[in-house]
Amino acid sequence: MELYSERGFAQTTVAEIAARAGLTERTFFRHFADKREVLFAGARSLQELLVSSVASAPDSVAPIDAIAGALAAAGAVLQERGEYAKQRQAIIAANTELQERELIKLASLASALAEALRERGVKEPAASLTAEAGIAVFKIAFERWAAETDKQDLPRLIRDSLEELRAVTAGH
Amino acid sequence: MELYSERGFAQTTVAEIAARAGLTERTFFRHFADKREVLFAGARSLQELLVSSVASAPDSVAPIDAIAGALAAAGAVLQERGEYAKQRQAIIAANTELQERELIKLASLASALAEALRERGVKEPAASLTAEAGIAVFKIAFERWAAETDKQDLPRLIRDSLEELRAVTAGH
DNA sequence: AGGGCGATGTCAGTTGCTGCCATCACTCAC
DNA sequence: GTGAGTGATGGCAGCAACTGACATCGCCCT
Repeated sequence: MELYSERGFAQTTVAEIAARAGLTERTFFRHFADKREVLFAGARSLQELLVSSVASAPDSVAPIDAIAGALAAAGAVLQERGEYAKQRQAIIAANTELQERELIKLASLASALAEALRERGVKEPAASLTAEAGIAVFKIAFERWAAETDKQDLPRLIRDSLEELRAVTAGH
Repeated sequence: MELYSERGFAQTTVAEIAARAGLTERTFFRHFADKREVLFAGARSLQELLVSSVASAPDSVAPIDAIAGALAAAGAVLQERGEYAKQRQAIIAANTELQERELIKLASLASALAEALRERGVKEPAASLTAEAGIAVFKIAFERWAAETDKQDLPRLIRDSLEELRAVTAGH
């Protein structure tokens, strides 16, 4: 992260990263599948949080609200690491390859959420659509949160965005 | 496409592609930014179709329906090239890097659609949310269409998926 | 003491991609 | 028609991201 922030992702070489960490380039690739993956190491724990949050929601909660609750919980976690999350986002925003990686991580999250919904008995077109819609809401809320300098509440932004989506899909 | 289908994307070298095309490797990279971009050469024209479709919708049409109409039109075009579109999709589905590229192309489409909505006077959280929701609907409809062996109507699938999204966001 | 075992180092090799310069065909003004 | 541009291509050298194979080292366990 230091190197990526200082001179940019593309201008940072794996050899430099390894050197600063006191390791070999070869060792770097044993810990991270590729150069980008460094910034997404925490994705798995976030996914587990989301999935378990959906799974533990009461049966009475509608699918979309189970997703919204999980996303709000994840948002709260990200907000705690506010400084780090925003710096990370700035790095990603500055590089196309990193954006690609982030998008596929989000798609993977959507798949996991859809699977969690299926285990709640949600049928198939609905499960994927709900999950994808949730991720879309999260993306936009997170963008706004990361862009704003004043401290907005991320879970609140997420819930507001979902309301906006409801209004918008209803045909306005 | 021939080479990617025969031996897979990762196992195909740019030198091989260039050789089959009767060109030099160097020349290949003058036509395509990288090895993946070959499969996404048509993305620009699709984006233009979508944007102009949204722009030309009557003012009385709700934003979400303008998006849905554009997506259905794009779906009709893809359906004409059914054979090609499905083969292409199979190649992409078999390789992670290609999925990343596809996702960022879809994100770019969403941005363009959001911009088109803004020009119709839609305000900002709504424009992006509508566009992203539309892309989500399109993604899922297209997946189903490409997976099914029997001939389903893609524009129809898109509209049905939107209805499903409406039901699902409403809280069911 | 010795025998696994996991993490690391070393090295060579492939491949994607880029910069630089030369060549060649083609056009267009003069 | 001649020469100056212009655009597409080839050739070449080089960097950096990865990968595979093998050696080494520290550590635990018997």
